[in-house]
Amino acid sequence: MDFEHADALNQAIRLLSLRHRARAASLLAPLGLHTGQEALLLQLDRTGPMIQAQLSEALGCEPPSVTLMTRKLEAGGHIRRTPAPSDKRASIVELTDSGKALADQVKQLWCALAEETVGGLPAETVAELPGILKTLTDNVDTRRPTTQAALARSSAVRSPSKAS
Amino acid sequence: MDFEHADALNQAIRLLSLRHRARAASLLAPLGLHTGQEALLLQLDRTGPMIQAQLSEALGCEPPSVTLMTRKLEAGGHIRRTPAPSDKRASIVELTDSGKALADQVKQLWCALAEETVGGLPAETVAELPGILKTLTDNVDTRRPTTQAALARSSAVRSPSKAS
DNA sequence: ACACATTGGTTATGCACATAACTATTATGC
DNA sequence: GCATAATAGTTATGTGCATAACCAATGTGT
Repeated sequence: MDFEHADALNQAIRLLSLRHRARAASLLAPLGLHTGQEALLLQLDRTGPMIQAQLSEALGCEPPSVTLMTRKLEAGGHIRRTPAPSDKRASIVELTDSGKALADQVKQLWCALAEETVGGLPAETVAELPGILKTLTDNVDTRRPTTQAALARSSAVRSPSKAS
Repeated sequence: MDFEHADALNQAIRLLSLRHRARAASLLAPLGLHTGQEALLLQLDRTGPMIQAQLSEALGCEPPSVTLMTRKLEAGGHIRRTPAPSDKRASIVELTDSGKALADQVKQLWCALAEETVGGLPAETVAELPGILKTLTDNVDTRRPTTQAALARSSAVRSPSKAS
């Protein structure tokens, strides 16, 4: 791939990151949330109580980041951290009632943001977009085991003619 | 759009941002660069000397960010800042020889990263990816005038005009 | 039983990003 | 001319993210 195309792609990803994050920030600010915190709330809403190590894995960020984010959300009264009875090292993180209510509000915003984001794109493209983005993510993911495994068990990607 | 799809999309964008940035960081680290700095070097390489306000616009980040990044790159000897003769407020930023050499190395990495990123995707998808990502970006861009332009060229992949 | 690696979590520190408040210069009103 | 707005840049501060170093609890070998 020549530099022109490579640059166009890398720059497009970089700018999308910046702008999508900025837009999310402006939507979340009225709720008193910063970007990243919404992901934690939504994760707990999806799966119920988790320990921080699981959150770190699910959110795709490192344990120290989870420590700080949970601390702030706890200070805001949106989550609760209780020591795990079976493992004294771990602390169980769960949503408070306030956190659940907040998560519901975030869900609303999230739908609006998604619609705004894909505005003007054909439905067909919108449908395959999450799968494409996931492929890109797995391709550059240094946290997960290998890229091949991800492709193999990914139901959203429909191009199995790849086995280099 | 229901929450399931919205969440899949927003989360995909969030994770792509994190992983692509992390991968870029691991590639740039050997050069002594942090992510974001490479964008500044490439921009100067593309367009020649610029003042910081222009860099801020081109990079899509705010003036204070440019101040800090230029300061660090200047400390590293990769760029030079000279006061503009015509406007005593502005300072002209340009690549040093060291910076030019570094930009060339970044270009190599950038090609490798782009290829790695789109691995396993059909060429057709790869071709229209930059255009799609740009549309997404424009849709959520709060810096630029409006999102009307994005709607107009909904299916357009190539964007010859810089839309400045 | 006990040394040792592994795991869960925190603290310290650094970077890119943001906004808000500020200075210094330039442009524009009258 | 001179007051005022607009612009270029910096400083202060706060956030999410990262890595490195560290502590405490749990597992595992022999």
